[in-house]
Amino acid sequence: MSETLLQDLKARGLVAQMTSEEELEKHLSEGSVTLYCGFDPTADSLHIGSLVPLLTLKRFQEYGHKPLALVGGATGLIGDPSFKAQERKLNDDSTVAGWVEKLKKQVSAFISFDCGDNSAEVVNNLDWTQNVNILTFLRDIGKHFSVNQMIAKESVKQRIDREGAGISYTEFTYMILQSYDFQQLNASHGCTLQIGGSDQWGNITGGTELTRRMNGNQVFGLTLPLITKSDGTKFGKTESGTIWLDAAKTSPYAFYQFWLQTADADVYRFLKYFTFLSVSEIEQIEKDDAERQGRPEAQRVLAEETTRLIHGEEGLAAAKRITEALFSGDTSSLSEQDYAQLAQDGLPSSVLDLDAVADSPLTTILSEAGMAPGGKQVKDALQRNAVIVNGNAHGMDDNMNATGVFAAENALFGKYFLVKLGKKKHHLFTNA
RNA sequence: GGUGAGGUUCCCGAGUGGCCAAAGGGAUCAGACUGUAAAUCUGACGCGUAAGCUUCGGUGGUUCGAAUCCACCCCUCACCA
Repeated sequence: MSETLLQDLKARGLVAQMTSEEELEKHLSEGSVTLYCGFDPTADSLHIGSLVPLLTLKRFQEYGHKPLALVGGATGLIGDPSFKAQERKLNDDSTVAGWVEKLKKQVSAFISFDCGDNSAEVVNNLDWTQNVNILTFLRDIGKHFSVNQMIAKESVKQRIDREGAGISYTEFTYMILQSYDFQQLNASHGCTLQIGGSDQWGNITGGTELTRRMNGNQVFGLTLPLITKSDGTKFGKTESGTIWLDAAKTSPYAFYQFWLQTADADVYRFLKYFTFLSVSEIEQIEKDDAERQGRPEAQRVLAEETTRLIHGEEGLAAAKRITEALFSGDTSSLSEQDYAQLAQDGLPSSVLDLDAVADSPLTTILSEAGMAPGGKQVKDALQRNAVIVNGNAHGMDDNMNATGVFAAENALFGKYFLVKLGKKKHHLFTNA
């Protein structure tokens, strides 16, 4: 590769801030660097908000550097106050410990543990913090921090300056804990670089300073940009909630659909952030899309690349199979086996016991199946004839007619009902 | 410990005795238009097919009637000590 890693990252727009660019560039060129990025357990799975840092670790590894994925068994117990408007509730330690185990597995999927000298490692900061004595902490670590500097950090400013906000000592200490992580990893693993989201800048620089003071070593920090959408809404959320990396929480199909629905204004930027396609390849795609009128290819490429990264070839194949079937408009081409496969591939599905629900209105049946959060929305769709069962549109008239709608003679292959609510929500009912 | 400000439906935020299931904005959902896009327009947005039912930190109370008044409690925040 003629281009350096930093040049590539910058071309992708993946660098928000870094400590002394020239020195970091030089440091990275001098051989394999050990770097780390922390992931705090705040839920039982990572979501796509963590994707950029994870992929960046992988990018570093591809350039021969050694990534450490740090799972915040300790910091997760405290809660990062950075740019958070208010104090957060503490999670109890057994919960956090359970999440730590899940996150370990997830982060492991991205980086290689079997590539020689720069094989990745997963570390847990609970290992080096849980037995630190409070007096040791205050005298050996705390002494290096100036409260004046800490309160001046942009990341906690709004909590300190703003009326109606506040910050507990617990959360205020978070920065010290994270700084300590960097110092410890520098001592134990020779780690010299920390990466993280741009909200982590304050915590990262805290770590570089602590390492310099305690270990006498110069270490570096680099932050990644916050992913924004052109329409100003929050990235990574949809009507059905957060997009998780765990296939059990967000199916490969739903994941694929999420990316497919990326706005034009964002898609080329996202290709640079979330795929390993080279910048020039991405520019070519953009050019081709511009020349060809109509639907751009970029969304499809983005969805394929990301789904493959997270869920593998199989997950991608499943996602595409469902997408083909549902959006081609031609479900008649599907065989009986195809229907059985759809449910397995992650198309939302459920078993319908017509005897049990014969008296229920469709609003109840469909909302309980998870097609809509409440009956009201099903009702709204019914009033607009936007509920399609095996190709037949239904309106309010059929609301109390579950028996007729789901009559055995209408079932495909004697047992399948493919229900479509609106343009994008599909659900497969199987006759009991 | 003292003083002050607060806790409203997913979020922000109006509402200070009946006209309040509760303004407005955001987010979200559906329809039209489209490219499973954006923008725009329309409708929905506590629960319920409906009749109706349950909400405004909690518990009691005043009242024909309370998100609104009173008492106590819980929680958050700010300032002071």
